[in-house]
Amino acid sequence: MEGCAIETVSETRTRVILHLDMNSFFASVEQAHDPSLKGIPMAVAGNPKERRGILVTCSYEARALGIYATMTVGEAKRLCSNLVIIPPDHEKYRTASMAVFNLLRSYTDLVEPVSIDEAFIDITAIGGLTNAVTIATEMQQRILRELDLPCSIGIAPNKFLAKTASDMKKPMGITILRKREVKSILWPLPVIDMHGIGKSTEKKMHALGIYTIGDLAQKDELIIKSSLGKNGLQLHKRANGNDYRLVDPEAAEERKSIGSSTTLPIDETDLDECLKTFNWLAVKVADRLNKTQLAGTVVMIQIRTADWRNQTRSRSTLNPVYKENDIYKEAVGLFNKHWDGEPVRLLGITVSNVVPMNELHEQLSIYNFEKHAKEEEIEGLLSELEKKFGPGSVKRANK
DNA sequence: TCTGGGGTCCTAGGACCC
DNA sequence: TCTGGGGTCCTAGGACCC
Repeated sequence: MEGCAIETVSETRTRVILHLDMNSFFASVEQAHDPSLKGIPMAVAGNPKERRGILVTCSYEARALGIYATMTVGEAKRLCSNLVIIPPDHEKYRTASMAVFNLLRSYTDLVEPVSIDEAFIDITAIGGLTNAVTIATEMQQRILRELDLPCSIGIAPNKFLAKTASDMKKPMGITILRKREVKSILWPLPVIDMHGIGKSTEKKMHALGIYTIGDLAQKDELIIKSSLGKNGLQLHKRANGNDYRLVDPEAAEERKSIGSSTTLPIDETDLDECLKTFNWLAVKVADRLNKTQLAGTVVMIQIRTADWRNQTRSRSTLNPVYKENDIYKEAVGLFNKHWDGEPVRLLGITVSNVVPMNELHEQLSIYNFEKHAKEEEIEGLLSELEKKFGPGSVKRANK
């Protein structure tokens, strides 16, 4: 969200923002690690036999043949029978990503990673507009030389325009987008080309008679607000080239949730198979919570049915959870309560509302200790009663 | 185009409290 | 008393992005 205080502060001065976007990142990292993959059609993709057969990304040589990300492996192979498929290795990509961000930080601290392969950099203080192209070119060349990875860079007075600019020339592009060019360059484009507008918003905009970015920019704000809410107003501002968000190096630091999901080999109706899946999903999530030293107070499951409907069910827990067993129990509890036996395509577990473990460890252990002691005490009383009145005489409430 | 897996943010209704 | 209004938390779903 764009806080008002932030907007007024940044409005007082024109900034120079870069947006750096790595080109077909996963594929490029694979090519950097194995030069024999260079210059050929190749793609990073899951295993088609496990129903995960879509391309995550592909090389420019593959794109030249009409192949693109999200295409199924089967279809891609039909277009190019000798397409080389590499399974994804996220650890490798994270390492490469960190190397890129570290290189950027050698220029300034004002580096904000947006995703694994994207960052904003505020270079106002280290060169401004006059040196922007020189700085961007040097960054791009160094990333290519030192890390063997291609990228595109956009240069603009704000984040939205920088992001738009970096998209305009790929691979290895450097594009400047000035505010005064918004009318001539952005306005003729269809609204769907705007970052933040997808199929659904496009449809709503068409209903309002908005087809181009220019239409959006010139539309009455009240009409936009009534149909598209807060989000619509923000898009309206950006269509006019206005965006006062600051580059915030800490923005991506705090993760809100950690989750894992998987598409099952077949549309599943067997409870045991679902439980088995939840078990290893819980193991995966617990493992990642442990690695990042996080714990969360909301456990959410996702059920995607065979007809592609998505359901989520969640529950807040008394204490932050991070152990495999606790996560599994919550997830299965939710599943048992809500699953009606419909064939299941995908299952997922997400733990959210996460906080660093060291921030809660003491109160957590004291809290748990007290809760545990209380439960022990109650259980003790109940089993005494049971002894007195015989087995089955005491009914315990479901938790 | 028969469609993976990781996320974030926003909205909206209901419960509950003051 | 049959009737207010504000605030916050919880849950579910949707839109979007990489």
